[in-house]
Amino acid sequence: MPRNERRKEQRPEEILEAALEEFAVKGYAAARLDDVASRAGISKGLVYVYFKTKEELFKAVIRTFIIPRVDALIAEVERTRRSSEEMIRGPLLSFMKEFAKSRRRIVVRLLVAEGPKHPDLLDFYHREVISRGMRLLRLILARGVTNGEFRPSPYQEFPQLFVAPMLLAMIWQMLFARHQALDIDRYLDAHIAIVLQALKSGQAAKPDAEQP
Amino acid sequence: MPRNERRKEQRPEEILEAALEEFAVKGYAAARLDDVASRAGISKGLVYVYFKTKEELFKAVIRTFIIPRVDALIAEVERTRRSSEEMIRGPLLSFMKEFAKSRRRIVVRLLVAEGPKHPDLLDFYHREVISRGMRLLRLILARGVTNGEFRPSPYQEFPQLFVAPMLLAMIWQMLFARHQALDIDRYLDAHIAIVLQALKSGQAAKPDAEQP
Amino acid sequence: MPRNERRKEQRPEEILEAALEEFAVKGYAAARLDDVASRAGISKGLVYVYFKTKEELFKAVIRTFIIPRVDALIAEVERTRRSSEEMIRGPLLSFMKEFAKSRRRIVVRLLVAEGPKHPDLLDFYHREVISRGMRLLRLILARGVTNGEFRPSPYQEFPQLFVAPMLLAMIWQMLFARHQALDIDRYLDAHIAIVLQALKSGQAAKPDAEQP
Amino acid sequence: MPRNERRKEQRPEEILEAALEEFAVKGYAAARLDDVASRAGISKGLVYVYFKTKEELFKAVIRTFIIPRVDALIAEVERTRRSSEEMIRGPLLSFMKEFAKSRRRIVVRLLVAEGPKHPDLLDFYHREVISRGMRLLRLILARGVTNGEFRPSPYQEFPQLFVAPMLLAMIWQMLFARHQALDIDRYLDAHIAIVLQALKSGQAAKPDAEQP
DNA sequence: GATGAATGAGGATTCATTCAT
DNA sequence: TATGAATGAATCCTCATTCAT
Repeated sequence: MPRNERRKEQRPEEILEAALEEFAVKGYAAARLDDVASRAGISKGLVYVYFKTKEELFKAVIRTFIIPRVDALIAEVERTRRSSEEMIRGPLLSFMKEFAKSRRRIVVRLLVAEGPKHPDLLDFYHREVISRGMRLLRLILARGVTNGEFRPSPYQEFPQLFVAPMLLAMIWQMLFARHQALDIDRYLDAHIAIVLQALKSGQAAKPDAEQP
Repeated sequence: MPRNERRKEQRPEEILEAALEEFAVKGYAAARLDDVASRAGISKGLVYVYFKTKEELFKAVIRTFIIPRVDALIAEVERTRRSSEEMIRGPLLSFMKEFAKSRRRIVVRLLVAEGPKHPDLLDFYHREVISRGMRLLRLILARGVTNGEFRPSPYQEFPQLFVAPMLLAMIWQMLFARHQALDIDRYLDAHIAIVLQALKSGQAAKPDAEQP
Repeated sequence: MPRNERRKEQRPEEILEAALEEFAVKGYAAARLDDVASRAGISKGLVYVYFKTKEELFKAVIRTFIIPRVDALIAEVERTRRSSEEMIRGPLLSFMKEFAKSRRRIVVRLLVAEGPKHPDLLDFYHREVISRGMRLLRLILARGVTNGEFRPSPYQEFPQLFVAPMLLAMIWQMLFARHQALDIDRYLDAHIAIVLQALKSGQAAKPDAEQP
Repeated sequence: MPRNERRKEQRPEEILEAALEEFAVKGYAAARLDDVASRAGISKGLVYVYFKTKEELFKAVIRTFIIPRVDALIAEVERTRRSSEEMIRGPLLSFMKEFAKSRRRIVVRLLVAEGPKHPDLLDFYHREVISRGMRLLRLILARGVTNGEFRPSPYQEFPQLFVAPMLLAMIWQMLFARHQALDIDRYLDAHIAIVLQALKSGQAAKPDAEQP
């Protein structure tokens, strides 16, 4: 395989990496393709060989960096045979910690910023990440209930409550790390402790119920 | 007071309203001052009489819409003499519900999107909103502990856990309402139920401790 | 005469003064009527009561500040009965020294800068200043020859040679005073000495003639 | 070398030529980059590839057109071995005639008009043109004195007297050619005749001295 | 006479995109 | 495949001018 061919295969990846950095720093509109190109060590024209427009490139960035990690999480959860609590304390917590600290969290910021102008991106993201993630969470919780590990809880109806602290952590670090850094590991540990307590005592599931 | 004078006083407000809408729909970079002006029913040039640059206008938007509501919340909490639980179930929950559904939640999206390019905005927002909000939360929690209402909990160290679901709800509605609307009232009720259970049982405070 | 009326009469003058300063500092295009107005201590709108457009104001500036001084010079020369040499050593040299150092020299810069875009200004200036000045010079020189004071000289055909050093001095001071100030008095004294020598020896009149 | 490359090298020159014409006709502020571009036969955007801003372009114009001619003059004077009088009657007079009639005289007008707003341009011009020109003149005059060709004269202290007529001629032609054209050749011949007479008789050097 | 709010034409500048080489 | 010169649409911003008060 000649060198050119090899480059040809690596190019898109290199460009996406460069684009991620540029979009991260400047935002979609302010990022310049010229800068993406220099960062990737190529000429502006070559970007257009691989991505038809700036918008396409942006969408590719959004699509590329999260999916594999979500796939891996799902695969891991499906592969292993452990109690639901172990799933939560293990792969899920790790995923949340890792994602909240990873460079890829930028994608979340970009999505928040630009999503409303790119409905197809939102469709894609909801389909490929959000609903699959929620399905996974519901599955684990439901299994936990079936197992007798957990009681029914609002987390089943609102899995968003489970991930909200991760979302906040990401945004916090991107905006306010400078003012007041968040110790993400301890923060998420605390969150998971609360979650598990709620799942196991189960009383929280009935907001209107009397507290004994 | 001649009509002109009266207008002069109302203009900034009207322009800020129009700008909020435009920034909300298009984002900072893609919003056109021309459109802000038409939306406000004035000419392009007049915007510049009140706001020196597009950036100034943007910053004013960010500064204007949240502060009064936070002030009101703090005032309300300080004014009333109720138990900490009542504070949480009352003013705090109302605030969260209202903010998550309000048009002003757009400001959060704008801040996430553009914050990193405007450090002074982040400084301002952290100073005027974030740290005041966190102080308020810590105060209520600490009082609750002093009262004997609550046990010590991770919420004292990480008040972010308290507001994370509100943040997620806002973002969710702005991005995915179309795909799967979130029933914010029930969702936040469920959150608060979990929080209060954790505050009252107190066990969640020790993530590493054995659960009996 | 009520105060308003008095103001009415002084306004144009005050505005012209302010405009001269602004045009001097910024040039025609970059001078802002707003600044002219504030400098004159009035509102922008009022400028338009006295001067129909910015261009009219500019032309009025050009017309206003030089003419009276030229008139005075001519009157002085015509009034007094002195030898031509005394005229030159006296009123003419004084005029050149004074003008070269005066604030009004700015008008020359403005004329050089903007003249070509305002042909009527050039017509006016040529008619009212240039040709009258040249006529005056030629008169003095011719009288000197008639008197026997002077021999015929190129200054009669080219009175520009007489004033060129004044022009250079003005421009020099406006551009290069900071780098290397010119001692205008001594410089013009030297010039006049050369002129008078040439006028009196007269040989310079014939550039092609042998120098004895 | 592909056609594009060749263009790349010629472009700046072509743009500068076009800009000189536009600035000459309109002045700095009123010249439109769009017109510069059309005049150069290119698109507006391309001007910005070669010159960062309008101001940079302007400065480049000022810097470009005079220096080479001054360099050539200095080189010529230094190269040739002739008497000082021959220098003056030859290269210097030619330079003055040529410059006063050349299209490049526009640069002087632009400098007078815009100089005060661009101090770095004035620095540049003073350094590269004015002081080098004055040094050259002083050198020639001093040599002439050393040779016994000339007597000491005010031209040594004030070389400006030597060039003033050229400056006037340029400005005259740019402003008043239409009203009354100046025969520059004869005018400068006459000037040089006066200068040489003064240099050779030397009496003019002492303005205060008795005239015999 | 005097103010200053309001207008909108005009022009500098940027940058995604194209295409000849 | 790869380059980078060239284009021109898009938009911020300025400021002369108008006019209701």
